Amino acid sequence: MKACDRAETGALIQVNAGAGGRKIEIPMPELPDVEGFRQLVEATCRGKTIARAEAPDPGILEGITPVTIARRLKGERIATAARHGKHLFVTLTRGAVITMHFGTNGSPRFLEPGAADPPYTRFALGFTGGEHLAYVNPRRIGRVGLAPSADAYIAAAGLGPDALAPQVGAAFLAQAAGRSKRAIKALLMDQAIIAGIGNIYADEILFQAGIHPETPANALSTGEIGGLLRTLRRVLETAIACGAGSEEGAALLPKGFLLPERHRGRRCPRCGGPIATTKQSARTSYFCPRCQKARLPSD
DNA sequence: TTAAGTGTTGCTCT
DNA sequence: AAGAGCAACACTTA
Repeated sequence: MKACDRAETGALIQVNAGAGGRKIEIPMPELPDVEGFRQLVEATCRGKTIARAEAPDPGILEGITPVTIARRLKGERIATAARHGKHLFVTLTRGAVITMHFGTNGSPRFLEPGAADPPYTRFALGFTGGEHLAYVNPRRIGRVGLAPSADAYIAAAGLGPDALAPQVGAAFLAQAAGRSKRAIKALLMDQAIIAGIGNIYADEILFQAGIHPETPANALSTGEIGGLLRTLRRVLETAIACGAGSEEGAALLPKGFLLPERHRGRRCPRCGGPIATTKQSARTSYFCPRCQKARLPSD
């Protein structure tokens, strides 16, 4: 059975596209989605020369003014697109990088010459051939900036290693978990420890690993840590392979994923029991109380 | 109609 | 001082 032969709706929200009322679907940008964005930008923008850069909403710019970023980018050529956690880096041939974070519902769109920028375009690059790269972000939570290099930005932001980096192994995870009594879900979502996992994929990983989201990190056994790490990699890689973050929006996830059932009143794809929710500071966790048993702190 | 809900980051508070 | 809680944001649903 192929990994993606089940058509299911991925991590999506719907918003009305301006006064026209046309509904558009936007992926929630965690690691797999941003990897999809990276592939899109790499495939469409590589080698193109920037004719102009516009920031109709200066509020999304991180430490730079619209005039300055326009001046710095004009005449630059796109080299590659790189990703670290939920951040996208558009690297330029002279070495600097455009940094992008998509907040809760941003995404990049590539447009052919003559096409209008989509609604909620907060930043746009126009290329010499007339094409555009639009940074679309309805809720305006997200940032675009300019940095000397991706590594410099990552260090300054204090981000941990990318969740799929070789460095994030069982020993790494065991060390991070062993010295913290925080809920394992909070640990997985801490970008300073591991970069790339958000509320939705944290729920998916813990569901597939059979671990309750509120389990204290230091209560996990070595075996559970190993299983959690393997599940983490498999879930993220499967989501990437299934097209998370593609322009079509929906990732076509395999059967058995919690993500499409991540709504009130849905049922567990494994045991058929009701999905439960808990809340910690306005973040909702969806889980199956039968497949993910609660546990008391052990210290 | 009003209030709550959606997720991420960064700030405040303890 | 680690960890919890909330504001910002635009829009939908109850």
